[in-house]
Amino acid sequence: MKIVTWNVNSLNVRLPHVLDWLATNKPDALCLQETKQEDNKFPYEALKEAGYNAIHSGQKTYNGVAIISPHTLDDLHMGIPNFADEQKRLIAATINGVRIVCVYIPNGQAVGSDKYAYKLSWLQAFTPWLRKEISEHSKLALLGDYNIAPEDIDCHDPAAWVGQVLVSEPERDAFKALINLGLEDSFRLFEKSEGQFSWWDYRMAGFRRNLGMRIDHILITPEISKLSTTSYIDKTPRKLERPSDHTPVVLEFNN
DNA sequence: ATGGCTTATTGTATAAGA
Repeated sequence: MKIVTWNVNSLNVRLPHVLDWLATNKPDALCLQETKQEDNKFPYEALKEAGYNAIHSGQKTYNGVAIISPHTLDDLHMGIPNFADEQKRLIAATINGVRIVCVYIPNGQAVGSDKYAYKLSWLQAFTPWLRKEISEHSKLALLGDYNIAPEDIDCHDPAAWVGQVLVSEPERDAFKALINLGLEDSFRLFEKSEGQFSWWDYRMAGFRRNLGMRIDHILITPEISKLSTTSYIDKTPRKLERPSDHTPVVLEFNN
């Protein structure tokens, strides 16, 4: 089974890239973030013609998450229960017995800002819900744009970023709290080196100079970990005309 | 030098991303 996370930064703009990527890579589950469109604009038809089912939870301008799969999507879930939130950041479904949870964790803007407080409170509410999901699904994968670089090697210049948003201690503690639910950072099961990033700023020729961050992740339960065969970041779409600033992160396992 | 680019908005400058 091949599962993928990709923040597309507007599906309206990026649909051609997504369709090309699907045709070439044939994933079993593709999780998207920042679709930036309401559900009635979501391209269900174009995906169906390409052989894919999809579920979407979106809104105008901001946020929006989707799961795309050639298989049946069961037991759909959207949003964090008992957490009042207008922002569309969580969607989940079961595919071939694997619980697929797709998240767009808040960016946080700047340490100390209202958006930063929202990010931490979102994670505070999300984590116990995920604990319950894990207790009900031994095969679970949490895919998405976490907006957290968990270790210094996941940042192109850790010295310059000390204490900043995406790497601050409370954010990394929240990431560790997810790990402490029994999850593993699947990419690091296979790739230990530095300089491995999933996002590069559009400015400053960030991609060409590899000034990036690894903030898109696939955390998995041990039941998936022991079946995993490879994980990699596919930089191909980042090299296209008008790319998203993020690029797909892939995990493959025997299921 | 705290910018640089890209997206969306009943736009023509602003907000947000990370």
